[in-house]
Amino acid sequence: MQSYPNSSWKYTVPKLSSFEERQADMAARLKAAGHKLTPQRLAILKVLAASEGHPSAEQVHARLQPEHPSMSLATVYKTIALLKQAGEVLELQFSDRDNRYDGHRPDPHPHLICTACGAIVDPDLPGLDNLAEELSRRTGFAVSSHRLDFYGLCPVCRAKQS
Amino acid sequence: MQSYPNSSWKYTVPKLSSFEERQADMAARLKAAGHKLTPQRLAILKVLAASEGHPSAEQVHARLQPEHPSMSLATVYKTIALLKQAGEVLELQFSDRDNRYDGHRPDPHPHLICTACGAIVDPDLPGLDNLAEELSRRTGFAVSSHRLDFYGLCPVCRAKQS
DNA sequence: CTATATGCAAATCGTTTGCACCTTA
DNA sequence: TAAGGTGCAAACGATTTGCATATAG
Repeated sequence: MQSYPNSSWKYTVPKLSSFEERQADMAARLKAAGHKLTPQRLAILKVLAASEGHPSAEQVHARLQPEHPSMSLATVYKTIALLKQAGEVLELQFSDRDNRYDGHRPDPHPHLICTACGAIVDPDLPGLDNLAEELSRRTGFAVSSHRLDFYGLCPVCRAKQS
Repeated sequence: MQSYPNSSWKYTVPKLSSFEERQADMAARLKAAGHKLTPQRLAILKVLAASEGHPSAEQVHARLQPEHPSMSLATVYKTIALLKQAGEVLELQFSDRDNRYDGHRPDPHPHLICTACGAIVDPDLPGLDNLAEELSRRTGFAVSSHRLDFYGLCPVCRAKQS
């Protein structure tokens, strides 16, 4: 459960594994794929497992500065690349700003994106996978994933505007 | 109407204005916004009005080489920027490849994207705007647009794989 | 004529890569 | 100790920008 300041809006995320469980899962997956578990990687996994605010690579890096002052941004990108290969992180690509990452829910799911402040949240909106199946049947495409973003002003930025 | 080679798949796009009408609309919009209608711009509008294959800026440029050998890629980007401002072109952003543009249907609508060859088509899939409205009501976001992409292998690339 | 557009080349910026030095297992 | 990881700096590539010249209205 999570809520916006200055707003009565609340939304729930489906009951999923805890952050700790997610981090452990991701670590196990990397190890299984033959990768080493360094302190840097574990720290990056921890941030991505929480994915609070759907951070960019730079935000992950910034968040770890206190604990790991010498960690380089390249290491963050390299770790994210491994996780992408393993299907353990969802990447939201943008061409006009940093990509954003969700390691807590790596399966495709809808996002609400504030066009003013860049906030990204997970709304509760079930029943989309059916759409993908239907499309596969109708079009001959072998649909394997999807992306659904809604763009608009979040309650906070809405208030600021008026 | 349009179809893939080596495939019985067909899809239809909603009945819309013809390419010529779209081009004229876009030109009128630019003029109304105080911009000049140069031969380069008109040529770019023509390609975007058709939007066959949802071209990238580079593809638009390449397609116009024969007629306008001296046209620069920067001019294509600048014209697209004007059209984006005017809401006359839909931009599909990607961070790992060129952005793609649709000037024929500038309103948000679903896309089917082949992860192998990059083909982009418009499937017929009505009833999504309701979703956006519902989300607005539920979340407090002022949802103004959306993006829905389905990723998979198109029939042609599917055949090549097996 | 004058504001605006074009074309070129340089700048931007997120991301990736090469490589010498470290670390995990 | 060997395979793989880290950090740095340079390279990349799509897009944007500055500016001198050209052109639409």
